[in-house]
Amino acid sequence: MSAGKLKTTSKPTIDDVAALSGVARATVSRVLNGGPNVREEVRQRVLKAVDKLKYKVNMQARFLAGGKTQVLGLVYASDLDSEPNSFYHSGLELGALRGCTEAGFQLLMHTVNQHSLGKTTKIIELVDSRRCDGLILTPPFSDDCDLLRELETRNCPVVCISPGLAAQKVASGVGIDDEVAGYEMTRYMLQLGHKKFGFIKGLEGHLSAEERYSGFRRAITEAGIGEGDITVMRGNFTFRSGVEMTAAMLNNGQRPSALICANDDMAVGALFSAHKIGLNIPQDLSIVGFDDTPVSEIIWPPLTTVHQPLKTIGQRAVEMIVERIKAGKTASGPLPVRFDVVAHKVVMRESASKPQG
Amino acid sequence: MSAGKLKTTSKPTIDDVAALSGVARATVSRVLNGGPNVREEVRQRVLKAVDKLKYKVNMQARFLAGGKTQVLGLVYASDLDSEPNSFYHSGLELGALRGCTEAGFQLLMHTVNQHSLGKTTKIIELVDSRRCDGLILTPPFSDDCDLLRELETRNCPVVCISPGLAAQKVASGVGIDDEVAGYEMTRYMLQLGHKKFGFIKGLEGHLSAEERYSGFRRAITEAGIGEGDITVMRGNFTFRSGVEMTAAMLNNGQRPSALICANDDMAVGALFSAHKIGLNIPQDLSIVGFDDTPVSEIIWPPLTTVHQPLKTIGQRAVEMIVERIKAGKTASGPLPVRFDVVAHKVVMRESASKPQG
DNA sequence: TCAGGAATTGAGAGCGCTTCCAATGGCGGG
DNA sequence: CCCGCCATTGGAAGCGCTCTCAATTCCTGA
Repeated sequence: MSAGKLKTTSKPTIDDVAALSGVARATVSRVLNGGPNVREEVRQRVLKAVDKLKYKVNMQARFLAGGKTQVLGLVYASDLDSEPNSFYHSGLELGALRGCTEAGFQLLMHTVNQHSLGKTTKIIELVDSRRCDGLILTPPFSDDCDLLRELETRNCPVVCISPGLAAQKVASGVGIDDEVAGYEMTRYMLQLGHKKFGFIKGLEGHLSAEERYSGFRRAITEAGIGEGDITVMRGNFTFRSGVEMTAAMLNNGQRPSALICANDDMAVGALFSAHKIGLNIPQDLSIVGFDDTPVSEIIWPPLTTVHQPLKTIGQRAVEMIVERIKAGKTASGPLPVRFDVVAHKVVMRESASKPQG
Repeated sequence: MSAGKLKTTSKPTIDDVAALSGVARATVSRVLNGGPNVREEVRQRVLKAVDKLKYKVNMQARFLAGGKTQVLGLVYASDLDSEPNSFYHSGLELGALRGCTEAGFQLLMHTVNQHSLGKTTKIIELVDSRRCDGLILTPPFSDDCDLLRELETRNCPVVCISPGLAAQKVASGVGIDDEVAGYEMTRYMLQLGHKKFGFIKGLEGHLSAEERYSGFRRAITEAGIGEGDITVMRGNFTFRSGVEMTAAMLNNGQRPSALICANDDMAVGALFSAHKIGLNIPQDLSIVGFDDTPVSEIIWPPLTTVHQPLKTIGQRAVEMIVERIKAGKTASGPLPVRFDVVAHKVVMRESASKPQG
């Protein structure tokens, strides 16, 4: 030890490694970062010192010096009191986590009460205070064009999960083609022979989910089904709203033979409600949803739904954002905005069948 | 601007604020951190400059200097391929997030493939590389005493979620009293009049879940039920294993009138399996679980189960760890190991009733 | 009016790492 | 044998903030 510093228990620093291996700090840094121009013999010497000291780079310091964090923020809405849409977020999160692991990034979770006043402020602070290099936004934040533009100003790479059409023009995103998904699901029900439909929409403002409804309308119109044969209600994506809207719809005199819900949670609620009043599913009523959350598979009867590959979407989002972060550091300006469509699939299970009679 | 530095587009630093308000950097720091001994007039002047410059503290730098990160790591196991136990983790995460928001911390998610070789290495690297100030461990990591001791060496505050008895001695934790929960649930079934039991255990090594089984045994023994009247199988907490174990158990000649599963996912699987072979639940078979995940409420029939307040547990874990982090910074040595028990509750729904006849 | 102590404020030394730039040493060509 | 060039290596300036310590100012009471 040349530098007569008395080391006690604190963690070894790069200087300790430099001292032990008899080179300058800069050389150790080069070895650590795979830099060029280091003699093999020296490299080995440094590596041995690293090993001996059990030295670990202090990311905190590395990033301060390098101006980055290697952290990605994943933002989702929650009131912190209501139940979250767990499957949806878990799926995305798991995918994002996988992507992060592969790219050497860390994932910082951030929930924002979507009804609070300063909701976007908190998000912006996250990037202003240099806590992450990029942001993944989930609905409904992925539809907030103002927020998106604000983030762009700070040139913070952003990728939106299932943004609506408007947001797709402002920032990059990933998701399925919800309009087509809605269309295909409806076509399927039409083919089964259904003529009277119910549709439970999701929370207003979640644009991508509204697209599902647009697809439904397109198929309905094409099939020449009259306005009198469809009943539309609005829920808020929760199980409870599915229960309530369905109860209301079924008490409403002429009942549909097919009920399409904008997500699985509401479809499960519909199932529950139908069970309560003694309906047999699917004989008396076909019920279908969207998302293919794990519950849809374990519920009885298993739910016919549109599979949305959440994990893939989450992972893809990370890949896109990492790409953007890298591009941002090279001279070649920022990458163009783009939207990646991943494949969805109508999954036929047992909650839908031909209408009775 | 006294310091004739030519500022272009880059973000303002504390020195810019200092210059603009005509005080020293240290004073700005004091104002920012609510330090004492700053004249009100000066404080206002600094605040105005902060506002004018839209200055935001660079956490990166603050933490390098302060030796902390204000980040908590939440570690959970996953193979990244298999479905996660979403409800369980989402609940904990949501609670932890709430706790973090209140305490001014951020939550870093970290999954570790529990079958990989270096599983604990990755966790230790997280703290060695100074990415977080403390760790929240979920099962099965919360039972890994070696890991716990390793972490203690680095004096990294840790709080375990539902650790087993052995781990409770090594590190602090939060959870329900699983043994009592198992006992109470079994007592309830006993009171309903059941005499023949089935029990599906969870993954081996998840000690807290094994405790549920211990409680079951205690109640069974007390009631004088013979060994011949109970059938025990081992699942792995998944829906699928619930389906399979139940199928095996019901095909096995004499069937129990009550089936207790170590978690809800398996209980839902049991429900599914029973439905498949045409059993009426609960008339033909009572099925109960543990956890009270959201599915248990929306499944048909609603599941009788033990409610475990996951969000509370997650939040409590954060509070405990923050307390420990603070204690670590004051002179008064580390806090003693302790285990916080939160209340559970048997939730009676419709999947359990008196045995038929 | 002046000493003594408390309240303020400023200077500057790091935190641990990256990175620019200059210094060193070895080698082929003239 | 000397010059110039390239591969290496070292020195030192930050990154933006916290915090200790000394300097300065402001009030007291005597």
